[in-house]
Amino acid sequence: MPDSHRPRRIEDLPRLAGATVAVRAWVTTTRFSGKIAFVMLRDGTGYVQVVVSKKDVPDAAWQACGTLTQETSVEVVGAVRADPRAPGGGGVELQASELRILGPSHDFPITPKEHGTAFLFEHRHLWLRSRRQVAIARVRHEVIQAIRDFFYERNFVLVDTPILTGSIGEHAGTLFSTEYFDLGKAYLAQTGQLYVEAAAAALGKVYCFGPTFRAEKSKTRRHLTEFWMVEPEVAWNDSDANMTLQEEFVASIVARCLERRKAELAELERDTAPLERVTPPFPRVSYTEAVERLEGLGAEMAWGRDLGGDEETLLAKQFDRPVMVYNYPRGVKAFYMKENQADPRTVLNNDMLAPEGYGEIIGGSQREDDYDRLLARIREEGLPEEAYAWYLDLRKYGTFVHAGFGLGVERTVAWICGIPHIREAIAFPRTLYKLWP
RNA sequence: UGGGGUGUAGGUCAACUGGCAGACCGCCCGGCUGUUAACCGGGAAGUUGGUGGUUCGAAUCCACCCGCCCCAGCCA
Repeated sequence: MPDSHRPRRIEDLPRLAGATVAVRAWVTTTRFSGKIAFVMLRDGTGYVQVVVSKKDVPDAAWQACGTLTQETSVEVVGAVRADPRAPGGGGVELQASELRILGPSHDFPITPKEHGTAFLFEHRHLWLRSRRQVAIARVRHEVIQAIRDFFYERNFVLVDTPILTGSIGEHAGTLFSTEYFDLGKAYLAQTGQLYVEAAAAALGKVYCFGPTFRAEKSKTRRHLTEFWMVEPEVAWNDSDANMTLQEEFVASIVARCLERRKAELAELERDTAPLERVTPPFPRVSYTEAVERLEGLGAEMAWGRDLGGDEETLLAKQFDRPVMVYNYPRGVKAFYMKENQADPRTVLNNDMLAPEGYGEIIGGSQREDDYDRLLARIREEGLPEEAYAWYLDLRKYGTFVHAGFGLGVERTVAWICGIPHIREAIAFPRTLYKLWP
């Protein structure tokens, strides 16, 4: 095969105008007009229209062209030509000189018209090929790369925490379990936080990033049973420094997507104006202030109760960028959060609420670093003391002020993309009723 | 774990008070040398989620079962 016929990616075609190239790709749509055919191709890197004129191609190629259906895979050889009539991006199209079917495709289930979400998720493995899903996947990829770059540039060390574990993060009722040889039950991790605290004493600034599992029977647009979470943990950071890290972190992720995924956000018809405003500092509201504000807005509040979804949305609507709510009542938060010396009814934690009704994307806190107080909290919650022996050790051998948080990747992607349901933010979502494909 | 919905052609949906199973899109065949959700002509396509019941007659009414969706709670 001559060099000019080396297969090219569609994304490279705009700068190859005038050249003759080969492209391997999938057919999305075809239109015929007698002796001329228009075939739209996609290869994951972009879209290009192929123009096939009967007089310009061998008979076999013209006949093959007549049998093209949605998602047929083909190899096309043709001249790259700039043409104002070319649809899609790039401004170029291919004038075919040869066309060959590589893999036929009959009755592709997902047609260019309307479908319900149930049907689409039954065919998730094929739905991934659609323009919209490709755009979401690329934004997700950018979010993840932005996360890794943010921590790399700040000299954080990535520490991978175990997915199978014998100890327990928060509430035993929400864990998936499996048999683990002769050692009894193992649990799928629902957080890497406890481990990353140990690593912070070794490395100073660390984070873990992996899948996490919650056996909650949640059925909302904001929940998955398996999702990805990034959890930084920093030695010597207090709750205040923790919040500053969070706002810089989230702002950098959003800025990165705006800078490098404009085309994808446009494909998703995302209004980017609200995203442009996501710059530090973010508003910070104490839980107690939040309760007062919500009462002023007509909500029925009682100090000591957690904020519900509606209340979070109502509160988030008061601001034009993510808002951080800090120092919640002790009773509604986890045992490892540090008691607030200034008001012992509360703990030194915070949530970050995304704008536009997307809700909680971050939960974080300063950790209890006092051995006796942590032990008392473990007992108070009725947790198995022996399972937390190693965790208590961290307070026994040179205890240290430290804080960290967890950011939900799918919630963040859903917010940045402006998609209504979190399950589109991951290739193969796992929910209460969806274990396949 | 509660509350509310929904299930009819491959898809999205219609079908009056219980009275012949329909439309559009897609698909298949034919036509058209610049289509952009193309257009024009023709065609195929159904155990109305399942089981039982009421009735002369059930997509429609009743009971049970199954699948799915939305909301709340839990949280990222």
